[in-house]
Amino acid sequence: MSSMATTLPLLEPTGSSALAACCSPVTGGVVSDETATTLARMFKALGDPTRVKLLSMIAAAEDGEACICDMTEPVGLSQPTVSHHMKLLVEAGLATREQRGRWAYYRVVPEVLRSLAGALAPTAG
Amino acid sequence: MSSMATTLPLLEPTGSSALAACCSPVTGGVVSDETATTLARMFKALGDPTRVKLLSMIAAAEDGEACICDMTEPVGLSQPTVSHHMKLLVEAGLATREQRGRWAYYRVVPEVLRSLAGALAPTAG
DNA sequence: CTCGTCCATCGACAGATGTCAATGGATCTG
DNA sequence: CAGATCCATTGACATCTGTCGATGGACGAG
Repeated sequence: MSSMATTLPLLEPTGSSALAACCSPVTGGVVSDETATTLARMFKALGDPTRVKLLSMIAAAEDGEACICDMTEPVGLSQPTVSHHMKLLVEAGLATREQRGRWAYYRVVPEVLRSLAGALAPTAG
Repeated sequence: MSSMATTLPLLEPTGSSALAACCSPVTGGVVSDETATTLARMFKALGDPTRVKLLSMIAAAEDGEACICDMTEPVGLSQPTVSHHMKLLVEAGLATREQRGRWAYYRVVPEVLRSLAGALAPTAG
């Protein structure tokens, strides 16, 4: 119970699952196994260049959304592969999927990105 | 060249390599291939529960440092495995290693963590 | 109804990853 | 010097991961 960690407090899932901790940066002890697993799952989703690029493309898109057909060509990969990457991002909670007509529109989830950022740096500034 | 991305600007390696971009959050277009690769490499290092825990343990330690022998028991893995994980964290630039006598002391690199956080959220709050 | 478009799933496969036991190099202690 | 401790590297192995081509479902246009 020293007092204060130098950095990287990492968020604490105050409630139960997921990252409901956008505001309770624990500031102290070692992260729990459950939290480590949750964080790792999300970071792993970001651990591929293609997915980083996909996410940034969506965020930079006109209305903050994009369909698969808009992304295959820019990343230079097959449609199934892009679908696969997007599925991982959605499962990790970093993006959402909405089917509209023939198209599937994907969006980023800013709150989750912020929580993740908060887990890396106390106030990030 | 719309104007401004809704979120997730992701940092831009202003200079050449690594993340020298703690202050130029691009705010605009899609991240470059190089940047995506750089970011992904670091996120990938965080994409394992054990490494997240190791990092948080080091950050929470007395003097902000820890040796392998302090970490093997808490994470419940063999010494070679912990060494392996720490090597990955160091290679990713998230931690540093310093040999003192028989012990190897590891520390986190706050600036890198902050840059990474900044890549996820503009001002993180 | 029929055709074309958008997309997810399946099956396959090479390569990366996490883990361990065994080994050996450094470095303190006696 | 001899023994013990801390740690990295090696070799091995099962599993996960990224990628593709092929397939089929859902939807819109004619």
